[in-house]
Amino acid sequence: MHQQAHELTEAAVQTLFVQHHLRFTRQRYAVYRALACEDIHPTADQLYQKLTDNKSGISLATVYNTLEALVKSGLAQKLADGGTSARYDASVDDHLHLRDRATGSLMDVPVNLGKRLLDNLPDNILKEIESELGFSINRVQIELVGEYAGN
Amino acid sequence: MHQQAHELTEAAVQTLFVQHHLRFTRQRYAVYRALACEDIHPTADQLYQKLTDNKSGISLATVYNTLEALVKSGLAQKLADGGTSARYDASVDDHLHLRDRATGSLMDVPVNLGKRLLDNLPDNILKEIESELGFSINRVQIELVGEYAGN
DNA sequence: CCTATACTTGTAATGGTTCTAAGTTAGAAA
DNA sequence: TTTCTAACTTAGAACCATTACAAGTATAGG
Ligand SMILES: [Mn+2]
Ligand SMILES: [Mn+2]
Ligand SMILES: [Zn+2]
Ligand SMILES: [Zn+2]
Repeated sequence: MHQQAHELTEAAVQTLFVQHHLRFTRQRYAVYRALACEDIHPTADQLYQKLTDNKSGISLATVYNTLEALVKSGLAQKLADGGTSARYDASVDDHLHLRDRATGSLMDVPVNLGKRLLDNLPDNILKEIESELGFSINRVQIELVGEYAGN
Repeated sequence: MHQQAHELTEAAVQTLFVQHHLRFTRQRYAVYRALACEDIHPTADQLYQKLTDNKSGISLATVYNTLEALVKSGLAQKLADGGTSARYDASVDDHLHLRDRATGSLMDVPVNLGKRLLDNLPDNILKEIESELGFSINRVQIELVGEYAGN
C-alpha cells in the first residue's frame, strides 16, 4: 500500500498518481485536491460545483471519471450515502464515520480515536464469526449514528 | 419499541400493522411477508419480481410505497447497497452485516454472535468519542467486509 | 351501511450516473 | 525535440432506480 499525500503540491500529487499508475492531468489534479482538502465527504456534484466556481474548466463527466479512477486505484473510497447520491472520501485508511441523523451528513472520527476503537474490538468474537460462518473478514466498517449534542 | 413478528400469519401481521398505525391491505401483507421471510436483503425490484411470480397482483409503485411505509413506521430498514439500488431489511434490531466483496451481497450475522460483539465494544472509547466530539451516539452500525472462505 | 381518508396503480417525471463518439493530451520512445 | 499512440476529456444522449402525479379503490371507524 502506498502512502497518502499530506501535501497537495503539484509535485506531490503527481508522484502519488505515478505510484498509482494514473496519468497526471490538470483536471485530475483539481479533483483530487478538492476532494483531499475537504473535511466533509462530498458528492460528485458538490466537487463539480466547487471546481466550476474556481473556473477550473472541468466537465461533470470528468469529475465522475476521475473519481472512478481514484477509487479503482485506491486513492479514494466511495461511500454509500443512504440517500440519493454517492459520497467520496480521500481517506482510504480504516477510520470511523459519524452520521448525523438530523442532516444525514457524514463526518470522520479523528483517526487516533477511531483507531483506538478498532484496535479494541473483541478479537475473539470476530474470529468466532469467521470460523462459524466460513468468512474471512477483511475490514470492519463502523458508522456511529446519532446527533450532535447542540441540537 | 414493538415486538417483531416471528409469525407471518395474516392475524399476526395485521396486529403488527395496527400497532404501527398502518392500514392492513392485501398488498402490504404480501410485501411484508416476502420481505420478512427472506434471508437476503432484497431490492424493491426483487420483491416485485417475487410477488409477480406468485400472481399477487401488485404494482411496482406499491412495492416502493409499502417499503417506505414500513421503514417510516419502524417495521423495516433501508440499507445502502453501495451499488445502484437500495436494499431492505425486515430486521430492525441491531445486528451486523457481512458484505461479500466478491458479489457485493449482504448477509446477516446471526443475532447471538452479533449481539456479543456489540456488547463487547470498548464502551469507554465510545464515551470518549461522544464527549470529545459533542456527539450523542444512538446506534453503532457495523459491516464486516470480506469474502467467503470457499472462494 | 356510509364516509372520510388512506391506499393502489399506470404512467410521467426526476435526477444521479454511465455511455458514446469525437476531439485532445500526456508521456514514452526515437 | 519531434512523433506517436493509448489514455483522457467532453457534451450530450441514454439509462434506470426512484418519486411524483392524478384518478380510481378499499379500509376502518362511526
Ligand atoms: Mn475524510
Ligand atoms: Mn435480514
Ligand atoms: Zn471518511
Ligand atoms: Zn440485516
